[in-house]
Amino acid sequence: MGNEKPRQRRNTRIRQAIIKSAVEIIHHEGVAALSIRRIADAIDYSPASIYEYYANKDAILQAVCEEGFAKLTEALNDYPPQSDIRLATRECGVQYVRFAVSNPDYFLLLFSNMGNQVYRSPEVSFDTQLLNSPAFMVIHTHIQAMIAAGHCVVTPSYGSFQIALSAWQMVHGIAMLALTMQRHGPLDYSVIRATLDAWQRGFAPHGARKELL
Amino acid sequence: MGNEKPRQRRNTRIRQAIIKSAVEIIHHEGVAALSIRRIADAIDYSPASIYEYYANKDAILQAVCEEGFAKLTEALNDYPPQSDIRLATRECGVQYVRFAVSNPDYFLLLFSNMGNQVYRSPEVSFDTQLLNSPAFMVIHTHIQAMIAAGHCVVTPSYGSFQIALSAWQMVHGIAMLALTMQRHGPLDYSVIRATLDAWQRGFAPHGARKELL
DNA sequence: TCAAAAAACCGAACATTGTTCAATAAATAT
DNA sequence: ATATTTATTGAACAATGTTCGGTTTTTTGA
Repeated sequence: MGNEKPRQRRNTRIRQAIIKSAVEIIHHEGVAALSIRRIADAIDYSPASIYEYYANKDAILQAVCEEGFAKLTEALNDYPPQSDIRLATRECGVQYVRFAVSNPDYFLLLFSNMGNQVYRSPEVSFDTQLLNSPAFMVIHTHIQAMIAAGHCVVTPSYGSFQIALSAWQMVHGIAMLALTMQRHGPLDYSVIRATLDAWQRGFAPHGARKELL
Repeated sequence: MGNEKPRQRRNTRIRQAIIKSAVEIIHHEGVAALSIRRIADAIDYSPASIYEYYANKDAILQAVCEEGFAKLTEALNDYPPQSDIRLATRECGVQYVRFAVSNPDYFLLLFSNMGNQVYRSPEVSFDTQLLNSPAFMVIHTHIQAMIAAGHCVVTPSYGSFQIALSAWQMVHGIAMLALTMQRHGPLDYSVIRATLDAWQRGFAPHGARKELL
C-alpha cells in the first residue's frame, strides 16, 4: 500500500488539507464561520476547486464528522488506569463529557449530522449498525466487563446492548445539557461522577451497595 | 389589561402571525427551510416589513423557542394519572422523549438556541436560573415528591436539584440519541421505561427493590 | 375637518452564501 | 511534439439576511 500514482497522492493530500482547515475553522471560530470560501482561502485554492474534491459542503462536513468520531473514540480510552471496572467505566463516561465540553462546536456538529453518518443503510438494523460503531463499541466493551464481573444484572429483554445504550444516553445527556446550558462556568466533575455512580447502582445486583473510592 | 390601543393590538397580532408561520414552516419543512422571505410570503408582507416586528432572524427563533419551551412544559404533564409517584415520574420522562420525537426539528432548535435562551444573565447562578425554568420545575417537583415518599436518597452534596438535573440529563440523552440516530424506525417505549426504572433504582434507598407494574 | 407627525410598509439594493460552468492552464499519454 | 485528459479558476446564478430611502397609511392635534 501507499504506492499509488502521484496524482492520487496529490488528490488525497488536498482532500486532507480541506478537512484539516475545516476542522481548524470550526475549532477556532465555530461551525457557523465555516464556508467554502474560507476553506479555499486557507488552502490557497479557488472556491470552485473545492468541488473537484468534495461534492458539496455536506460532504465536507461528513468527512469532518468521521474524523470527529475517531477522535471521540480515542478520547474515551484516554484516562488513567483504574483499579476497578466500575471506576474505569465511570472515567470513560467522564471522558465523553470532557471531550464534548472541550470541543463544543465540533461535538454538536457530530450529532447534528449523525443521522446521515451512521444510520444510512436502512437494510441493516439499528442495533448492528450501532454495535459496529467504534465509539459505541468502547462503551459496550466496558458494560460487558461489568456484567462479567457481576456488577450489572441482565434480563432477557434488557441485555448488554440496552445497558450500553443507556450508558451512552446518560453521558450524552450530561454532555448535551452542559454544552447548551452550562456553557458559561466550569463543570463540577465530582457531581458528574456521583451521577454516573447512581447510574451504575441502577443496574447493580440486589444488595451490592458498597461505595467505591 | 387587554385594552391597549388598536395599534398595539395589531402589532402583537402580526408578531404572533410571524412566529406562528415560523413554527409551521419548521414543523412541516424543517428548520433549514425557514427564511425571512418564506415567513413574509406566508403572512403577505414584504421581507423588509418583518424587521419592523423582530430585530433579526435570531430574535424570531428566540420567540419560537420560548413558545417551544412552553409547549414542552405542557407536554410533560400530559400523561394519564398514575397510582405511584415513581410511575408518574417515569411517565413524565416518557413524555419528554415523546415530545422530542414528534417534534424533531422543533426540539433540536430549542436546545441549539438554549444558550441564548436561558442562561443569559451571568449574575444569576446556573442553579437558580434552572430552578426558575418551568420545564425544569416540573421535573424538580416530581423528584421532590419522590424524596418525600422515601424513594430517593439525598446526601449533603447531592440533593433534589442534582437528582432532578440527573433525571433531565437521562431523558435528554434518550431523546437526543433517538433523534439523531434512531430517527428511522419507531421507538420501543417499553425499553425506555425499563431504562428509567433503572435510573430510579440508582437513587432508591438501600434494600428497596420491589418491582413496579 | 384637515394638515402635520408618526408609524407602517415596501422596492430595490448590498453583501455573503453554496454551487455551476465554460474557458484556461497543467499534467499525462501517445 | 502533439493530443488528450485532468486540474484550476473567473465569472456568474440563485438564495439568503439585512438595510435604507421613499411611499403609503394611520394617528395626532388644532
